[in-house]
Amino acid sequence: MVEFYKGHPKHLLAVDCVIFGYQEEELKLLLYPRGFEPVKGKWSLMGGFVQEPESCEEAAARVLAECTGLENIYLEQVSAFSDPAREPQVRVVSVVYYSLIRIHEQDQALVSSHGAMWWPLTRLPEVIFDHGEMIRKALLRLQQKAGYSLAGIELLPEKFTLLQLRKLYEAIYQRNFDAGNFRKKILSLELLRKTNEKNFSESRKGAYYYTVDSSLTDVETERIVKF
Amino acid sequence: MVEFYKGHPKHLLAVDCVIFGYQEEELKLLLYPRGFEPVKGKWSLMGGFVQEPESCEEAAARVLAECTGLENIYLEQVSAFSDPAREPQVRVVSVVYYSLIRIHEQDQALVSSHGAMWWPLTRLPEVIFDHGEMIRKALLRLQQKAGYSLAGIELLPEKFTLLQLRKLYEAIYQRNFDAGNFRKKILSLELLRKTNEKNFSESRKGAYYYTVDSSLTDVETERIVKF
DNA sequence: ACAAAAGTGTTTAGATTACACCCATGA
DNA sequence: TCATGGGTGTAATCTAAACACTTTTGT
Repeated sequence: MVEFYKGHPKHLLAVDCVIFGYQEEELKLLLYPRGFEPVKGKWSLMGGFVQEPESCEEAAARVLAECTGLENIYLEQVSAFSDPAREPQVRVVSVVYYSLIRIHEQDQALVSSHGAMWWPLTRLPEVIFDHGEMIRKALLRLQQKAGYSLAGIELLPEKFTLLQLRKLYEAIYQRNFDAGNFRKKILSLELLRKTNEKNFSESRKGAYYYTVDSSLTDVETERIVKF
Repeated sequence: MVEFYKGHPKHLLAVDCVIFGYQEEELKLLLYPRGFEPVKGKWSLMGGFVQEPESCEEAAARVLAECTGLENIYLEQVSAFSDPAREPQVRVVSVVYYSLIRIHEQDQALVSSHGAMWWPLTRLPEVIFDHGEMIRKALLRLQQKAGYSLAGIELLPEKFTLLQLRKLYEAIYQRNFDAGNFRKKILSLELLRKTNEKNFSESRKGAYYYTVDSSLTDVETERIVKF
């Protein structure tokens, strides 16, 4: 090792994942019963230690694959949590990510084998350590991001109706939007492409399915949307 | 140590500080010539290793105090950088903060003793490793924050004119604002208190000094401002 | 016929923008 | 008196928000 780097302390480095899903018009979080002491059995974010040859983001993706069976999941760094006293007895610095997954795509058996459960955001159980704060910050970030992009779209199927999109935004922001105004605002962004297919399961009249216009770059999809 | 934590790799953990200042109507960055190999002598953000009993934020505050002589500096976490290859030869995970300081309050002798220099944001030298990316992200964060709060105010003296505030915002956003509209918008937030004192050095007529109304809480100072 | 969502249109209130204009004063 | 910033006012434009209304169709 290079001279200067010697003599500095090394730290346990972890990632914790705030895993968002969307089901039954509710935003949900995937939590796990902690498998070891201390506070074994209490509800916790899914986490893991960062290995020598991987970045935090890679570690988060690995953890997500291990517990949901999904690859290429939308991931966004929230913050590093580094209070020396954030866990009792041992010092672990944790980098928190939030991820958006489609619940119906998860590996059901794998998820249950960990004892994991989806909890509605509005009725979360008590969680360990500073995980409550992590969740709070992650939700804020998701809300911010959804305010100037279609970030939340990763929670919906490929094709979705404007009703489904509005209900998603209502779940993310925990408030209601006027149906007419929402439609006009979203469509004015010209980020969605109308398909020829209709969904008849949620209305008599039937609503067209839309998809994200994939011809647009990320930059373009980040046009300002204020909610 | 608790059983479960054994056997996981430990990492060198550093903080790097993007130090913003404001001088001569320009946003500036404090950079240091790196004092050791590799890339000794090249321009770098000021950084340091996180010690055993301190959080990353405390480490950043310590580093800032060591190199500018200032305590209680405004600090905000930007992101963790953890690509295993971000530094050659050795793996260091770095948590980046940005800070806002009043250049005239710095310990001049201390700063020069490190060989540090203030660089205009628009004319930065080449910097080492991923520090360019760190700077880019930090500026974006500062711009975002200044958009819904008076964040940047920490770069100005206690008392400032609306001209000075506008020039600051122009430096942060790298664009111009209409003088009349800027004044009306800022004052409509009711976050500033007019003093009885006038500054005559920048105009014939003289402009009143303003201060941040300290009776307001942080929450209140974060009223939406869109720029 | 009715309920419920789809989809469109209208009206109002506020905010943003560009820009005109007077004031004060040192050079 | 002229240039410069201080400070105020106004009209044009854009956006958000509230809400009325028509369409469609299974029950």
